[in-house]
Amino acid sequence: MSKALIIDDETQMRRLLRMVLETRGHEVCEAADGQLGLQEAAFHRPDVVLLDLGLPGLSGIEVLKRLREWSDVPVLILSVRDQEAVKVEALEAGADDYVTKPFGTAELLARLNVIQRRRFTRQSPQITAGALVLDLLHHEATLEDAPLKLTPTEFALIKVLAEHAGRIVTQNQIIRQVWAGQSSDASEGLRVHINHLRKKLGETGPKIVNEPGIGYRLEAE
Amino acid sequence: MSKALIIDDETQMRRLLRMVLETRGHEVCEAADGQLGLQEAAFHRPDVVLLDLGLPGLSGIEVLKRLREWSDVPVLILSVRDQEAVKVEALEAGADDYVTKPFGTAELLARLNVIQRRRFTRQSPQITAGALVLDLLHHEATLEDAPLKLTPTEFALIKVLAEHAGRIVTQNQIIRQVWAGQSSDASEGLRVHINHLRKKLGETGPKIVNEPGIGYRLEAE
DNA sequence: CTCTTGTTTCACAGCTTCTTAACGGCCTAA
DNA sequence: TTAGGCCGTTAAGAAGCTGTGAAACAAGAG
Repeated sequence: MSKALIIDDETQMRRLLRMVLETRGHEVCEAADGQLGLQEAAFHRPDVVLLDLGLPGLSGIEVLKRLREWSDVPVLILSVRDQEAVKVEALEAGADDYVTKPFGTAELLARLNVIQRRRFTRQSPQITAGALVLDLLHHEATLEDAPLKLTPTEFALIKVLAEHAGRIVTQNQIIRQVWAGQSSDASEGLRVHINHLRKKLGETGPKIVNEPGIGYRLEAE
Repeated sequence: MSKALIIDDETQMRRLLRMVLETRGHEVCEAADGQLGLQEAAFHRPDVVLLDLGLPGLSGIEVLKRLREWSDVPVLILSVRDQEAVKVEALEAGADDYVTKPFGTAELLARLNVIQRRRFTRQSPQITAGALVLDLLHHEATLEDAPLKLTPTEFALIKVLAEHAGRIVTQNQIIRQVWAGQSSDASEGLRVHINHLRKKLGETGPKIVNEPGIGYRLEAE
């Protein structure tokens, strides 16, 4: 469940927002001024922040800037009226979007969807096979969220298998992709690397099953 | 007004993109292949580039690489589905983000916003990794609040590592960011600078760990 | 010019990873 | 049963990569 943080000094507005957000399935926490808001953000690590610009004490802009020093959490600005200058300032300071009070709940939800999805989809390319996740950009593998250390060859190998998870991959296909451009006869070494991989994947990971005479298949649940 | 450059061989796609971008207030120029795209980029100096990966002639990757030799303009990749490997290659070559065809205009605009704003506002003035603090504004580093003297190359290097603290950074990624635009083979010198950094970070600082055959990872507690 | 500072190159030891080879088990077909 | 193919496993040498020190090289300041 995702957490939302509301930073607004009006009790009524906080109540309204809380209602809307809880209906949407968010866990909600509130703060009545900027200082408290930053503390809450640091403590609760929300997945989205709704920030009123017209705060007593620390201004909304100031809160946003300080927040952005250490966090990339999506921030939706709530501004009172069409104050173009302030809105621009907020967007430049790293806000993700804004709504102008008064607003409809439909609009609010729509914008929340957009900014949250944006963050969500900005992940690096990944391949998933059961409990195993391959991060292709960072060359990292995790098994049940625990880092798994793979050598370059092993990574390339499991990548080919995971790309076609559930289907047979021919030995030739594997060799072509893992040992691309190399002339050595790798069909011998393939067995060894498969063996290493199976050991590292252990019981919890997806199973590499052999299809005699043809190739291998990665079996995820 | 910001200028956008579209590099795509499909007329229809160019037309769609132009419409979207002009609605957003961009000045738009187009190119139907990579060679033309590079010329347009050099001539018009766009503020954002939309680059199709599947180009005739010069591949999209190739275009990106050549572009990155002299320009830091934000590049959004347009790729068709199921080209994970190519996407990774593109991101490693310096692309800022990608969208997979077919895509919604909302998503496209969202990503454009992100990558364009990131150039200006994304960088926080400080990066911290354990006891190490990098002040990007003043180009100063402190270790346990004590000033740490770093050469420019060392600073750039630790910055790249610290920005992705805890994650692997490929040797290519490092070299591209630290020795941007230089042709010399820096893969030799990288080892030396890593060595220097490790000495300066000593026992108290974050550890730079090597992932053999892949790259390095900064380990903060 | 000389000195200083920073960068790159080189060589080599030590370590990790890859390849190769060997062997035994399982299955199938004769 | 026996022979032959294919696979899993292990071990050891080969190949490649990394850490380190020193020296050459480049650039700027005094």
